[in-house]
Amino acid sequence: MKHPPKARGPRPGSIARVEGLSYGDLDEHFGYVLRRAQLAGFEAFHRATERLDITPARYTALTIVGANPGLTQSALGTALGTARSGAMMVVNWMEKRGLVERRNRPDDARSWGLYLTGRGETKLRDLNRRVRANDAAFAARLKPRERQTLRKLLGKLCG
Amino acid sequence: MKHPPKARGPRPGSIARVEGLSYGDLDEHFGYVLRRAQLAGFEAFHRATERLDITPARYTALTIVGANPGLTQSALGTALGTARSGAMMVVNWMEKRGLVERRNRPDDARSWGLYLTGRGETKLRDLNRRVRANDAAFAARLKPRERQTLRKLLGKLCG
DNA sequence: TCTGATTGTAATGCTATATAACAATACGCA
DNA sequence: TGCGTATTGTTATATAGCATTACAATCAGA
Repeated sequence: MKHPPKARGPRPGSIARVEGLSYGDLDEHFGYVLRRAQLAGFEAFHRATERLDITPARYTALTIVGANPGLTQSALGTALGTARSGAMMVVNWMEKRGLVERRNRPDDARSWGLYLTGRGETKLRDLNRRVRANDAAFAARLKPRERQTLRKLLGKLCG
Repeated sequence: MKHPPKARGPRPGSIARVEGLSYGDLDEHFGYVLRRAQLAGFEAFHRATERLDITPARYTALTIVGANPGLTQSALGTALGTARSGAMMVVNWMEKRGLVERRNRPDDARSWGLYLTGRGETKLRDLNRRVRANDAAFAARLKPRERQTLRKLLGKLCG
């Protein structure tokens, strides 16, 4: 599958608006509004995990391995939407810190089975706590009911 | 201001979910859900502008210049959230295609004033049409009322 | 058994960005 | 007025996060 263009991370920008500048009808476009919100989300995540050397992708990887013990690196790659080489780098990172271990698979000698270590589970729980707390702060502008609605609509949007 | 980490484009992944895989409680986190939605938005934008050599950032730049005639490159940079050098490259790109022109400013010889050319305005109108049409397709899963709600909540989220 | 596909890995390349340095110009203050 | 400092556009360089390619080992199917 051909991937969409680039547009990597916090590229199109920080979120802060420039006062006294007109943004045309950018706010009418879903893509733009979603992008802004997502960047705010990245910054929130960054604040929540400061100095922990974690990234959204790493956090996602940790979660998915935790939820699917014995997962293959390739499978992790497709779950993350990256090539196998990318998955390998994340796994290397996690293994180096003792969060994940690669075990041989009895049925297929080509691939590893990925498992969270005890340390990895602890780490994941800690991260979850932080992210959850930060989500609350991040979405503080919304009433509980609105947050629920927002999550529901976003879920519906990308099927 | 220190920028958050990297996390360029389609990092945490394409959108397609892997069947039979558990995603833990990723869906509870705003950051993740927003990211997924935003990636879907990127893909939609990509489809809407296929073969036009446009990117979200370029489209945003074009819009902002159009909405703020005489804008400075630095101002455009901060509006886009990039460094001046980044703004320059976008402007170079736009100028090369005759969409934007740099005019001298009477009050400040250091900076240019950016203006859409006639061609630029036409281009922008065309892009707007495409993006708007595609937004409709993109958000087709939502009822009109829901789209409106979503846009409102997202706007509220990043204030 | 032979052919083709899949897996992890390593080496390399690419792209969009930041960063740093520079010259020209503007601004503030004595 | 003059001088130090800040800002602007520009260029060159660095960097991060990927993809791409190539490879050997292994598996699966005819």
